[in-house]
Amino acid sequence: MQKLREEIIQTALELFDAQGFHRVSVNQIVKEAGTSKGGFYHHFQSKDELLFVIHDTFITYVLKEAEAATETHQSPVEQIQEIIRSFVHVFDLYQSHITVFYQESNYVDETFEDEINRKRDQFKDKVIAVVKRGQEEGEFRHELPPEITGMAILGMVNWLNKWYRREGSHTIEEIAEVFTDLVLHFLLPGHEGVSGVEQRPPFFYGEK
Amino acid sequence: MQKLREEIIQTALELFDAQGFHRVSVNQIVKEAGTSKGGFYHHFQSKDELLFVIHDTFITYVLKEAEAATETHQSPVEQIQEIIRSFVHVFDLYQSHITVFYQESNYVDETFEDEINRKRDQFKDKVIAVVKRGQEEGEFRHELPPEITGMAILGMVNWLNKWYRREGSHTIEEIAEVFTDLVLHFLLPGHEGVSGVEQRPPFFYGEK
DNA sequence: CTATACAGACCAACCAGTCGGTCTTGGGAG
DNA sequence: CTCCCAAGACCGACTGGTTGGTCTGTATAG
Repeated sequence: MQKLREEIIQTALELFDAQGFHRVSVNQIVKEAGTSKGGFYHHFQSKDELLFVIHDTFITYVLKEAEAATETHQSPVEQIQEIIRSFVHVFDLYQSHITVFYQESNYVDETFEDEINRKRDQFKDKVIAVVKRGQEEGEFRHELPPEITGMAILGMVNWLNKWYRREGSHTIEEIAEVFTDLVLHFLLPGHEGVSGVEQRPPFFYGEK
Repeated sequence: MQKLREEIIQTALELFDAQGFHRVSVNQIVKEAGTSKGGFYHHFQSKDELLFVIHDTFITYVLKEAEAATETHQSPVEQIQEIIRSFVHVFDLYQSHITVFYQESNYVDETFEDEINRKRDQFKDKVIAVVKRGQEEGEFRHELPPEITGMAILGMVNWLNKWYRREGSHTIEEIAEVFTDLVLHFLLPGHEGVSGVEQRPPFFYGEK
């Protein structure tokens, strides 16, 4: 029976979301979930494993979405649009997971750390790869360093977890629209004028 | 004498940075700092107050920098450039403060919460205000919602705390350059072509 | 009948904070 | 310049409470 397991995860999610992992005790969780210490430790090795499971469900989902986005779309422009769109929407779907994920990721036990980091890096690399490919195919501005640009995109979206609230004055769709607009504005060359000749000489960041 | 107080803060900073606030005990701090419980509680009301002090030093500095930036520069373009530049550099100067700030901000005691949030909001509002003013003066694209745009900028920079390392392959100056470039690219209108007539009809996000 | 699912009393470890006491310092009286 | 003493600086053994986790035992399903 996996029913209690799910119940525990849901309860823990709500409690962690509201009070933070460290302020919630196992006793609190089992009481709220209507079970006991025995029930808890029958399904989880430790409180740390529970934290890991929460992290893993979330990051696995995000990664799968990103993979789907790059498979169903061909051009880098469409791919980055779709990645941002689906990623932004995650912040509406997985509110509690997100809070816990961003708040407590540094406290994930060493035992599980690697798996989480692996998936997180895969996601990061995917974004950077799309930027790179866009540059190679001549669609994106070639003078941008892909890593910094990729991390800028990730930061922009990731930061949502600090300010986006479902009851807030901006819908998730609106935010997704603006974000893709912003990103495409700095990725696509837009200053070449009519002649096709660049108004500024090619410029590479970090030149000495 | 404030020497021990400073010593405690520095030691705590290093320990919190490496292990996280919740994994470091007061005993560890005082042992490492070469003092005692008595010494600690002579200078701080509680472990929570120490966390507050760390937060406050950092956010106060950032806020002061942003205020200086808007005072010494006139045009919104220069202001946003300077805010980003100085803010990005903070991530090089205050590494440990930053880690602790972003990792543990949710655990700051209620007593001190308000003060931190007040300053954090002031900073946020300052960025949004610059965007708004830039739009009013006709320099920035008027179809962007200032809040979302401002938060995008903040997220981009704030996310640095997750990936920027002094030993990394990008210098802080390079990152600052790229970030200001990205931001100006999505803030400034760049698609009007030569005639001055917009190629796309004006478009407002969130239109029903 | 047996293996899985769950119950809950129990424990050892730890931790933030206290408190009575000692040391140091600096300034005023002689 | 010296003595004194008070107040601030610091010490460290101690405590009350909490926490994650264990263990023995029971119920239930197949």
